[in-house]
Amino acid sequence: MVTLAEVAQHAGVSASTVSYVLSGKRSISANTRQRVERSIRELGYHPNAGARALASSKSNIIALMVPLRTDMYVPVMMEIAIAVATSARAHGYDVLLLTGEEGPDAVRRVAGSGLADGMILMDVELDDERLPLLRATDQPSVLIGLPADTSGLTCVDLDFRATGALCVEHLAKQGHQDIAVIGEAPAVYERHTGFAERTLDGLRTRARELGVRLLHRPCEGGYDAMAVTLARILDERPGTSGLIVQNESVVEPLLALLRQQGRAVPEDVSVVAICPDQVATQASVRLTSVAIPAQEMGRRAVEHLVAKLDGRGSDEVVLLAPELTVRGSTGPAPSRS
Amino acid sequence: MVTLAEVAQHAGVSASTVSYVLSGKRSISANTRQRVERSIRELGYHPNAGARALASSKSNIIALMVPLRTDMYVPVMMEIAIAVATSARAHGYDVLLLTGEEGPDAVRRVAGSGLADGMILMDVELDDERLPLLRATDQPSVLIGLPADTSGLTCVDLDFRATGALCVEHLAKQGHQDIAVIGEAPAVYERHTGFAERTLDGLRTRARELGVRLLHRPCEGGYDAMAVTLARILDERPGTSGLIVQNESVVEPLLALLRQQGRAVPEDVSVVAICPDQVATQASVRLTSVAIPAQEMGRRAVEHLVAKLDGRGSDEVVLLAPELTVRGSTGPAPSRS
DNA sequence: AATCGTTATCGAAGCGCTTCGACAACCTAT
DNA sequence: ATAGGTTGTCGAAGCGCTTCGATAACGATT
Repeated sequence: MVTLAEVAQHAGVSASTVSYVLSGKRSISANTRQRVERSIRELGYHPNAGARALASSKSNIIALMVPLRTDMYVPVMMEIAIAVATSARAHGYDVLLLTGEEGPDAVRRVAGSGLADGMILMDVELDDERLPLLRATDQPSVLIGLPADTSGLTCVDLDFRATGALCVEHLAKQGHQDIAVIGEAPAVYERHTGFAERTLDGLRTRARELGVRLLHRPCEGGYDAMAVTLARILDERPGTSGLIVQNESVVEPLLALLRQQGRAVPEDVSVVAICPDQVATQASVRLTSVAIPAQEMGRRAVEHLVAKLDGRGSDEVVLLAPELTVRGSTGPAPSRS
Repeated sequence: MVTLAEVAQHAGVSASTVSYVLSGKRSISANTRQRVERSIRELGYHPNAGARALASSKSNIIALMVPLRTDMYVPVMMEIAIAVATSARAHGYDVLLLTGEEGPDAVRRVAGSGLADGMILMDVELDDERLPLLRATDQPSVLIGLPADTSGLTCVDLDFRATGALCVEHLAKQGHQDIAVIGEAPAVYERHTGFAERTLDGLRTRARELGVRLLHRPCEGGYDAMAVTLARILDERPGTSGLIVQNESVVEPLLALLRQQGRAVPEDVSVVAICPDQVATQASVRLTSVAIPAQEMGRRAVEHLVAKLDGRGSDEVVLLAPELTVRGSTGPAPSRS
């Protein structure tokens, strides 16, 4: 393994000079710089990460805590994770992957050992047990998701309240009076995951304001659960003409069921999905949808964290504005007979 | 930040003694050990990762390279990644998440900087450009997937050849004579991803041996692509009564299309899927399937890597035996009229 | 009583890097 | 010409840990 000292010797300069060439923290003559850079290339030098971390008390690593649970829509998680890894690299950081498994201890371990300079937490719950620790250790961090109390924290998330409102608005504008919401699995609500509750809040508030009737039903993933849920909805509110789906794993089953029952989309029923664009465009009907901007969320989280690590940036709640894309699954409400 | 020296002072021993308590590399009297452990607890000491890595030239980190591409089925990737992270922790390692983006350079960087002690590569292509480097740097590593030349490498993968054979066998045994394979997206084959080609090989070989006709068609994800592909298949081989699907994103569209065309599963058409169990059980028809053992693959990869890092273990190709679970989507071939 | 082997502990060196202060060498202004 | 500033380089200290002798204390062995 090539060391700084070897590079220095090869280039005929002192070790500190090489270090300054690398970091750019002091001015170096063009001549020297070139000699050093040449030696680095010729010897194939890579700074030793451990030594660097020890001397500078900076690891250049960002920890990313992903949930262990898989009742969430996994591709979104993955997309965020990859976006985080990619943007982190662009800022000179590597990413350490932590699973929720360790729970709050992971925060303690990472903060205590200097393994990472900061952390990004995904799938934050309203009353997340990791938050007190985060505040106590004042570990630089960014949350993806919104807890109940955001004081002293930086959070990035889609504005789910606005998302809910947007969906209702779109349907109401088309004349739909009876709207049903097919939500996440009951467990998601029971766990008080912020995004689900905020969506619901946005949906209900706007529905009340616009005077449309709204029925919300959680739904497990899979075809059978969807069949049961849909039957219940149509039983309870036969006049339902607008559906809002916030559970990706149920989108295709829903469309299949509607087709099977002879309900045409969008002639008889309009469907709005809250899901990644890929799901919306690949479904058997092009779905009008509000996208979940996974990449954007990952990128923004990294940017805010890096800003904090650089001493810039402050606590802040960043809510990304939802965008509704009209595709083929929504249209005017059928005239009541 | 608490240091070893502070713990030593607090416990009234030397720094090296504390170190030996931590590592267990020399015998320590019960009395001293307890005093030290108590001090560690009271002070909330966490060894500094950088210093440890520098002194011991071991980072206790495993690098995991995940593909950047997302034309593969993402949940499987995620499941493997999480399994890797979880088992790594169980062995005292953390996981560094690298995206394919950097390509071969990542191997050089990680090997050169001592950032990680070893690496796990996912989504290995038949002629992967990272392999020469891996061999050259003799970086301890494990591949998930099988390249063309496995000499000097440790690989873990599902035995896709056997998987293909198993699917054909199952259908042939039920009397199906004309079988069609709905494969991954064309890009996957063009990239010479090992698993796709090996599956195909297994399918074809066994089909020849059993004397059944086999038609293979790649298929992009999504409903429309599936519709086109299915139409072509039925046009070319109207007698097709068995379908084998190796592209998870097309499973539900396929079932919807069959339903729509009045072809009953499994009465008219039998369907075997190669997919995670979750997909098979959540589909609108319980699918007979060969599972992709994502967790198992991640776990085994870590175990082999850790064995290598401990100086045990050797180069080896581990092929996990496929298991076919019969559910409701396969049955006897309809009698030819 | 002298010797040997254990067992438990300590001190010091060193891992490869960053960073601070020092110091030449040079370039301005007076 | 001289004081004062820049600019470019070096040496040394030190980051927190591991690890290698060395040593002291103590039984067990002759």
